Amino acid sequence: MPIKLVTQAETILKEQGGRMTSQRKLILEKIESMSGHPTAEEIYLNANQEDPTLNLSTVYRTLRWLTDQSLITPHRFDEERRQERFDATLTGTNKDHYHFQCQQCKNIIEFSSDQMEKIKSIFSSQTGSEVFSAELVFYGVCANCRENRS
Amino acid sequence: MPIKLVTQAETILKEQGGRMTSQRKLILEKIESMSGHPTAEEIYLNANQEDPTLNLSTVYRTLRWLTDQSLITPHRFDEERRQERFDATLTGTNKDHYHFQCQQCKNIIEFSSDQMEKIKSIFSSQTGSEVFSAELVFYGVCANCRENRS
DNA sequence: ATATTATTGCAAATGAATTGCAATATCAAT
DNA sequence: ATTGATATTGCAATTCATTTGCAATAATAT
Ligand SMILES: [Mn+2]
Ligand SMILES: [Mn+2]
Ligand SMILES: [Zn+2]
Ligand SMILES: [Zn+2]
Repeated sequence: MPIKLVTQAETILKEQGGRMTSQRKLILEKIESMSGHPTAEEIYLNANQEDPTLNLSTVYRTLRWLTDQSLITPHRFDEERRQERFDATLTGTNKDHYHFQCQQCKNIIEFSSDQMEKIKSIFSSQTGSEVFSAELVFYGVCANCRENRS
Repeated sequence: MPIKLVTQAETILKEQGGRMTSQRKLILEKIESMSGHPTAEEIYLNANQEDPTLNLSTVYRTLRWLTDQSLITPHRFDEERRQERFDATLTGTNKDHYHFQCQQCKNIIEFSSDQMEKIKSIFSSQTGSEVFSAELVFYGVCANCRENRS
């Protein structure tokens, strides 16, 4: 059971002299409960049902703050490369994972890989750079779409 | 010596009943000659010096077309994740490569990796999906910036 | 309770990329 | 070479996601 987002946020807010508001709490809960990789709009639509006065820019501001605090990770997947999608699951087992997107059904599959460490260390020793994070996205056709296709 | 972009483009255009224009030719030459991963704006600025009547939207249209034809690849790197940057080097030796971006100087280092194939095949056999392309970006600090830092 | 000020809602702004349209240029057919 | 059909351009306007300025509001320390 990973630490809840609200708790992590509260800790950071205290350090920064920030304030926990009802809007933030709501948004954080939604991010945690929503599966997949929702967009700002999707989070807004969902949270707005509970608090109809909640504004879209508050959602954007909160997402930006969470990103800056490394509590969530933004992604841009292929076709919808205009909108950012957010990864809420950055604690515990779901840390450090990569993505596959099916070009047909747009579904995303998450996976992890031990080999990644090796690629990193080879690159590091070859160039003398230090690698902090890695983003890997595969594009292709998922098992489902391979079957149901002409 | 890889096949020139203009040549590849002409072949495809012929198939499609498209036309090779002076603007396209100019843009293609620029993409090929420019190092790094230029933005649409940068390509425009460069090409516009040679043909002052060239319009930015023509550059955008050409880049979109080239992307659709898989003659170039769009990337979005970290901080400037708003603008697309384009990889002209998709033929010959520069095919299938990955990127590292230094978070300090924003420089990009290209690299390739044999391990990647393994990650792909493991993922494929585990999920039954077929992987067509892979995008990997490392973020960190380059050798230069590691030295010159406090 | 009160004062301080971080945060919100709202509306307007931004900025990259796309699009409609009339004018123009390409290219195949003559 | 001339012609005609139409693909492509320049231009201006538009879209769409995201950001921002500001006055009103609400959270926290005292
Ligand atoms: Mn994920
Ligand atoms: Mn590259
Ligand atoms: Zn699929
Ligand atoms: Zn650097």
